[in-house]
Amino acid sequence: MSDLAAALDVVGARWALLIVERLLEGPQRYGDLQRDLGLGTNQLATRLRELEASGVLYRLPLRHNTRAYALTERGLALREAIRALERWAADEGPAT
Amino acid sequence: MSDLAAALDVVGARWALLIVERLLEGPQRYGDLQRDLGLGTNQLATRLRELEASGVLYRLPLRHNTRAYALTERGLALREAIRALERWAADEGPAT
DNA sequence: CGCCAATACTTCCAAAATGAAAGCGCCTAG
DNA sequence: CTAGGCGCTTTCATTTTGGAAGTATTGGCG
Repeated sequence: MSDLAAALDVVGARWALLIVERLLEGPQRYGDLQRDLGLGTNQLATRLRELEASGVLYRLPLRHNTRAYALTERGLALREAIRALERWAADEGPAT
Repeated sequence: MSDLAAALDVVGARWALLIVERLLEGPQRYGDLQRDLGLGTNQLATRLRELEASGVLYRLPLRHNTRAYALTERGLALREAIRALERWAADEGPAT
């Protein structure tokens, strides 16, 4: 399996990179992620479980019965890839 | 919609980036892509249609009833993002 | 303590995407 | 004019995605 295929196995699922992008701005709570991203709560739960299992993020307990989700080092390392995709998408409007 | 979401709209579908990665090595024919990537022929056809429609690749007629698929400039510009993802996936084995 | 609201999920079901297999049309070599 | 390679399309089962509603835990408040 190529490196690219391995990467997509972890963050290739729908919403996965968008969740990571949001967490690049700092830890977020479940409800905030759901409202900001606009995905179904079941899918958010599934993605968070998968991303936690693959070491991209971790649960950070807060007071009350709330917790936040934060990126691990491995998750933070996705910043470059995300920026590259953003730059690619932004490189279209002006010249075309 | 964020830039990242826009990028994923185009290359976020399953197999899309893997097809582009393969084409970074040069134009490929339908059958070669299918055998090398190991995806179903219907999905390859669908992805190629979508990627052509979004200006990532184009059909290059060859003799016989064969054609090749090649990246446009926009498709070639994905190289950086793909490399970033590959680097991310490769940055795990040694230290962890 | 009993009730209420907030938060974090889980469950259920329909719709859409994915995957494997088989079929179709075109072309060209024999 | 038949046979085989090539580029798809079609069909159908399985998986994934999406939306809505339900459950569980916690803490605040009277």
